[in-house]
Amino acid sequence: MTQPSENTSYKDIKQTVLDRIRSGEWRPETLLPNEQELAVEFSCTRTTVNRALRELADEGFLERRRKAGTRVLAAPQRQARFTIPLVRDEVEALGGTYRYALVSSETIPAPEWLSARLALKADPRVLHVRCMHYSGNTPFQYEDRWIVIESVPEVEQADFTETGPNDWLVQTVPFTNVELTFMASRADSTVAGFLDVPEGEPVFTAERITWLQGQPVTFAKLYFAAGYRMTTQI
Amino acid sequence: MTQPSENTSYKDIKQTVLDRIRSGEWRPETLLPNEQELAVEFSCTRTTVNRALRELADEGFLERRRKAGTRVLAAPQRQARFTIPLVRDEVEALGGTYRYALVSSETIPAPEWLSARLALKADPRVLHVRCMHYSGNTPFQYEDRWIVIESVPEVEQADFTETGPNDWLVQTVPFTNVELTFMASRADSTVAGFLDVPEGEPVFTAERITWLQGQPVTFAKLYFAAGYRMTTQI
DNA sequence: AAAAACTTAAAGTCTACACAAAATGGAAAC
DNA sequence: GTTTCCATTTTGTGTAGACTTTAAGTTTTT
Repeated sequence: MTQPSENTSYKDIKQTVLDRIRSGEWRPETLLPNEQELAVEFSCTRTTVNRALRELADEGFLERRRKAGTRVLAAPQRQARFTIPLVRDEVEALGGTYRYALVSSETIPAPEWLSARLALKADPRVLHVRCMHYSGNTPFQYEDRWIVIESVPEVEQADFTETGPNDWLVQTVPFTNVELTFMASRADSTVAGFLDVPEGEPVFTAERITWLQGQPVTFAKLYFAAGYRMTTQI
Repeated sequence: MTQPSENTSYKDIKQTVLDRIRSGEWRPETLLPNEQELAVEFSCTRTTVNRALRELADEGFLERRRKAGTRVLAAPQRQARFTIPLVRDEVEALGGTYRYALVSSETIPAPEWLSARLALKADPRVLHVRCMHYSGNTPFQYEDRWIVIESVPEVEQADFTETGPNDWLVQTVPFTNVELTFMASRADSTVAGFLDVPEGEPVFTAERITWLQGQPVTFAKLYFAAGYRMTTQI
């Protein structure tokens, strides 16, 4: 239907392919022409077509299999990308003034549930840090964090009175694997107190487990202020 | 430090670069050698190095600027990718048997809040559909959805007694833009009834607004069963 | 100084071609 | 009929080289 005529760049091809999917010309399950044919149609090399289709597949629009070809995916395979911001950036992006406060910091043996959760052998010592993040004078996030001392020995010398453990970890531990979980939880008396909401209030909560090369580094539970919404465009 | 010697593939290069970031050899802010130099080091072409670094930049590890070069990003820029599954797939992945039930379906003028939310002009008619998704006999998700009839006229003929509106929309509307929001909300009496939880219980909730070429198509509010957790690895 | 103009380094993209790897669909063997 | 095997198609990835675009730095001009 559409006559592309002079589209050379891989971006043009991506756009045209997306347009054809949008317009319904290529519906889900449709098998696309192969790269060679598209290269002729767009008068460019197969390399360029390949890049366009590869990226569209990465973005979840197409499915590609050798020999089987490229087909349009039914929409729901699509992925949401959330950028996980630093609390400070998030507060400032919302127009607030970021403020940090340490609540407590103590070294303890890892509680049983934590050992289970992080698959810790024996019960190593952990640093339990609790702190608050404010937007102006409004509570924004209550952070309850455990750091495995064995994995980051330097943490015993760290000072969390001025900057939060997350900032410190980001600086100190260069690269990590992360498991991130979101849920709705009920504010217990502690959380309710810190976030200044009634006890029992629903609280958007994130759990974040971080590993460094397979070694568990830290478990953080982040309780967001009432009304927090996490939004993304797909 | 590391001597790669025979790494030709772009995947090997990605891996090596990640290893160097992990090991701390290349810390945040470090300027990497330019593509030409890396090509020599890895004894491959610049094209291959380019692909490796480009992908690492896409994935949020590196920042690239023409003339300025490539540098390691401080960790937190990283992105979480969630694959948003169809309810049925999600239930089945958890080992349950998916069951669907229509609760109600009626055509009404768009309520004020919905018009505002979707930026609807005038107050067009909308189809208000409520339905339940079960895992076996356990409530899994309560769905409260509004579909703008003007945008998808065929919806008036659709039958939602057997399959849910989401399945129907995915089949019918080929391509969409989506805004997805997650939050913790409090179960009101309706939601509590359907999900079989006490009133006031925290409920993990998603709002999903879908557009087709700028035209609002549907607003869905999805209430998940108690204890629902959304998890991803980064 | 400050602003404008120029140079040039680095990434961005394309061409053209080659060979590799996967997996489908059919042919052959059972 | 069923299974095994194989040819062929299609995507995946690499090489080599060219030209383009951006923007950092430098120099020149105001």
